[in-house]
Amino acid sequence: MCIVDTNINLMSEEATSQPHLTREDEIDASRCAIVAVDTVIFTIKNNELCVLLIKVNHGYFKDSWAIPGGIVDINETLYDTAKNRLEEKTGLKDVYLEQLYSFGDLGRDPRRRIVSVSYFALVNGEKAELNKTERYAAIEWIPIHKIGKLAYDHNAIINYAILRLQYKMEYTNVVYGLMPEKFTLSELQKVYEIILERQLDKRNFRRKILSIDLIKEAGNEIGVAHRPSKLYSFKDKKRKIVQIF
Amino acid sequence: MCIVDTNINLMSEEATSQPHLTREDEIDASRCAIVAVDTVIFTIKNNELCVLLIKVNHGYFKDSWAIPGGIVDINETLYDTAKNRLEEKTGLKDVYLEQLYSFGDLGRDPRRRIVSVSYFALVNGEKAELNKTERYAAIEWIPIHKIGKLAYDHNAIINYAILRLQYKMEYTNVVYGLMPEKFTLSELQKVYEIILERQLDKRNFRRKILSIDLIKEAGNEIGVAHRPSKLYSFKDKKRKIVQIF
DNA sequence: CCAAAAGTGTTGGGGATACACCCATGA
DNA sequence: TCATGGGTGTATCCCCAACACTTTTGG
Repeated sequence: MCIVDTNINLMSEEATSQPHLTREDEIDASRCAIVAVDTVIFTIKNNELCVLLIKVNHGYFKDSWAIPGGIVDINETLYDTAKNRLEEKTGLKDVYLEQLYSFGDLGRDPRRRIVSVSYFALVNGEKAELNKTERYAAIEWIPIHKIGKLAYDHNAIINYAILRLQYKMEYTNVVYGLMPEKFTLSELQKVYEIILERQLDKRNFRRKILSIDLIKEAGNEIGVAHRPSKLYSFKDKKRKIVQIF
Repeated sequence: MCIVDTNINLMSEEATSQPHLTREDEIDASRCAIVAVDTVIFTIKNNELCVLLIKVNHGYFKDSWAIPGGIVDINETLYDTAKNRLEEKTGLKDVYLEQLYSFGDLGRDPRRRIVSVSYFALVNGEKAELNKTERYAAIEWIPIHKIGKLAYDHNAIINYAILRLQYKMEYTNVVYGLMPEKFTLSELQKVYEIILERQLDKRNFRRKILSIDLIKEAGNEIGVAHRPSKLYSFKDKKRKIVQIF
C-alpha cells in the first residue's frame, strides 16, 4: 500500500458556446484562469502535526483562516513563488518543498477564476518561529485536528496534503524535512507515529531505519536523567525513494 | 518501491522589484500567468506503449509535434478542459483521466507566461481510432521510444507521465483504462510487461491477479488455433489502490 | 537505589520468487 | 499429429511482526 490516487473529482459544467482557445490563438487574459500558489506548511509541535495558517484581514474572506499563498507573477516560477512567499511569511529557507496538486474548481475564489497550484512544505520544529511582521491579522501553527472551516477550498488542500505526507513517509526519506540537525532514534520514531497515527515497535523501527543507508551517528546526548541516547543526523538531505514500511 | 517523487527542479530567478500580488489585491491579469491543460494520452498499439501527438500547423511551433491541450476557459474546470479537448480531438469518452503535475517554467511558452496543468489519459487500443476532422496538420499515435523533440516542454511532460504510469501500474488498478471490455490473462500480462519493461512469470502473475478481487470471468475465447483461453473483465472500473507487485 | 528512557535478539508465519510440464483446440 | 498458446503446483527464501528484559545515567 503506497500512495494517494491523485485524481480528485471536480464539478462538471458544460462548455460555453464560444469556441475554445487553443495554443494558436491570440490570448485574451480576461477570459482565462490565472494561477496562484498555496502552500501547506507542516511542522511538529508539542507532539502534534501542525499546519501554518494565516488570518485574512480584508476582502471576502476577512477573518477566515487560510494557508499562505499568492498570485503567481508573470516572471516567477511556481516553485519560486512558493519558496519566496514562504520565506517572506516565516523567514524560513531551505525547507522541503514539493508540488502537491492543482485545484481548479469554478467557485473556489469568489472574485475571479483562479487555479491554485498547491505545494507542501516541511519545517523542523526548532526553526519554526514565525516572522510576525506581516500584513495578516494573525499567523499561527494549528494542530491538524483543530483546524476549522477555512477560506477558499483550503480544507480540501490540507486534507490532500496530509494524505500525501502520510504516504511519502512510508516510501521516501522526506522525514528529514521535519527533523533538527541531530536527533535520537526515539524522536524520529515519534515523528513517524504522529504522522502515521499509529504505534510502531521500537526494535523493528530501529532495525529498519538503520538497515537503510539514511542516517549516521552524531555523538551522544548529555545531561539527561537516564541512559543517554546516541544522536543521529541524515547522511544527505536529498529526496530519495526508500521503502520504510 | 512505489511512486515517483513529484518534485521537479525548476529554474530559479530573482523576484522582480514590484510588490507581489496577494489574494487581497485587485488582480491585473496581464501581470499573471494563465492556465492551460495538456494531456498525455496513452494507448497500447502493436505491443508498444504509444502517446497521441498532434502536429502544430501554425505559430511559433509550426510543424513541431506536441501533446494535445488548450487554454483553460474561465468557466471550465481543469478536469473538464482535459476531458472536453480530448473528446473533441479523438472522439473518446469515458477514458481514464488523472491529473499529473503542473509545469510552470518561465520560458516554456514563447508567447506568454502559461502554466500547464498536465493530465494523463489511458485509452483502450481498440477504441483508439482518431477523429481526423481537426485543425491540426496531423494527429498520430507514436510509440514512446520513437518520440523526437517536441514543442514546448512536452518531452518532459511525457517522461514524467511514463514514470507515473509505471508506478501506478504497480499499486493501483489503472490498467483497466488500457484494456478492452474482455481480455485474456495473457493479454493483461503483456500490457504489464510492455509498460513495466520487464518480463513477468506467468504463474505468479495469474496467482497474484486472481487473488485480488479485481476481475471476473467472462466466457471463453473461440476460434483460436490452440486451447481457448478464459476471458475476463474488470469487476468495476473505479480507481482503487491495490498492491499488484 | 530508584526512576526514566535507551538499547538489544529470536522466532514463526506469510508472501514473493523460481521453476517445467500437460492440456485443448484448429489446421 | 503437430503447432500453438493456455493453464497449473510446489519448494524455498526472505522479510515482517510480535514479543520482554537489561543497561546507563541523574537525582
